[in-house]
Amino acid sequence: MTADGPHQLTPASLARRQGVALWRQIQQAIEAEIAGGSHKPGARLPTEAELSARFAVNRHTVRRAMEELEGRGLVRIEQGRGSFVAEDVVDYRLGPRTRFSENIRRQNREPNGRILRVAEVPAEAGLAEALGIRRGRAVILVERLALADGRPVVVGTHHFPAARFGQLPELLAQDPSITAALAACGVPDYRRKVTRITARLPTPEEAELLQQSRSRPVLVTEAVNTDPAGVVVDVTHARYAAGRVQLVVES
Amino acid sequence: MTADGPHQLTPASLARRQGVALWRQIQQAIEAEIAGGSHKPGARLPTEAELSARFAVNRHTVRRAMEELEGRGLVRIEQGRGSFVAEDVVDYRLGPRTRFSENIRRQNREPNGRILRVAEVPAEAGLAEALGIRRGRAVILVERLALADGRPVVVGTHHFPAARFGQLPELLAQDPSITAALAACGVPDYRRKVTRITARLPTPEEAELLQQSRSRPVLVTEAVNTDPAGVVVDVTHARYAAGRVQLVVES
DNA sequence: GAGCATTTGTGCGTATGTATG
DNA sequence: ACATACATACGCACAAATGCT
Repeated sequence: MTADGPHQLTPASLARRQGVALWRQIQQAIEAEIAGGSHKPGARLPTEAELSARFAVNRHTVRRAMEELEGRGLVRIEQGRGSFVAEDVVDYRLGPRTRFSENIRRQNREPNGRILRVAEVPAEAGLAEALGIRRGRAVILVERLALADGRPVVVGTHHFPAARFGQLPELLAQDPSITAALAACGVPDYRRKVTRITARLPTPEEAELLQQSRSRPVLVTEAVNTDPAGVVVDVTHARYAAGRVQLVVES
Repeated sequence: MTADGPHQLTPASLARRQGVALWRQIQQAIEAEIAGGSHKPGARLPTEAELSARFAVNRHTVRRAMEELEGRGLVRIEQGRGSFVAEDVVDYRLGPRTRFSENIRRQNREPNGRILRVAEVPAEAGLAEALGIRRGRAVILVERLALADGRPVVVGTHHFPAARFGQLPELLAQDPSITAALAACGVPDYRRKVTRITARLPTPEEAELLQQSRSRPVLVTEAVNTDPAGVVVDVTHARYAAGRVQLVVES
């Protein structure tokens, strides 16, 4: 038994045929090693082949364990590169005056935005009601990817009534800040009324945009913003990379 | 080609070797059928064997697709029984006066609680700081499963300073309501200060308690409650079944 | 309760595709 | 071009949970 590396904490001691799946025992072993500091945040983990040799199981079995760890947010798997221990998360404050840039700068990180898509579409039933317009009326749809220190944090889809915000597309083409564009449309301030929060696994597009694994959940929020007079300005559907943000609600 | 059931919408037309994984094409096909109403909420889906025959792929490939759908919250898979289309969700309001029972009753559902564990443990660093006590001081730990209409919704782990709430264990043994027990300890009212929200896949224990699949995310909240004088009453760590609740924040 | 069929869960072996460096 | 490492897919076998007889 000669130690040939730093990963020989448990050479091979799985309980077979005892009610606990092998992949789960492996997942627990690796999880314990991460928690115990054997693998530091950002560090590269052994390859699947190495792990399957170490635990004396098929590579599929190791993969099942790694997928679980990835979904739980402990590791990040990258095709062709390897698997890595997960790193830190950013706090994202939800409140009546939620603004992405302020929020990120408060964390001493550099905010950044990229408009992915701008389109004019007819309002379907639910959206029309939320916006207080008639069904089928034109809506400006803006899809935007927001980043902190260059890393994607959230994809937001905004819906503005076209009647009032028809100039938005041109404004956003010049400056990707939504707050600035709204100000130019005569809405210098707005407040968030309600936010609904759920979680689910991402669609492939979301995973791609957020540069996040498909097995890592996204936090999904549905929010309604109003102007000072109480008139609905927009309805936003945002998807946050759960591995990189933590939503903070203050009462 | 004789139709022998209601599931022959796409007999077998997958694009092999074209960049899109087979399991993903299958997932999309089933997702479209659910969205289109071919499979109604709660209805049983074809078995894996049937689907693998229909799409002319291996059962593993179908399973991969179904796991994705389960994680996305569209279906629910039960060993030995089959797979089912997912059903409705409950709104759960987060605010300064968050109370589980009120919250659930507002939705015309019957709230219910079950104390899983009560213990006295020493406070580790982070917890001690949040509670405003010294590290190592005794803390009453209460773990509780809360249900709506008999279905598990959230597992909460509460931490109270033992010095002030030493009688909690006995009180909870009689009535599982935490609000009532606190009132008996001289805290008739309390408010939630901050709530941190994240999402991740559940641990096996959480999945078991919430009667939820391991591939369905849980919404995780960390909250701090204070009494009217501003003194911290407890720190709560709650895990919500993302498939059954939606958190609602009002500003 | 025992026995059995059905259905999902786990695991192996193998082969090939695709991204990275 | 090449080696490495993760991703997809097939086929087989058996385990475990469920429901029915």
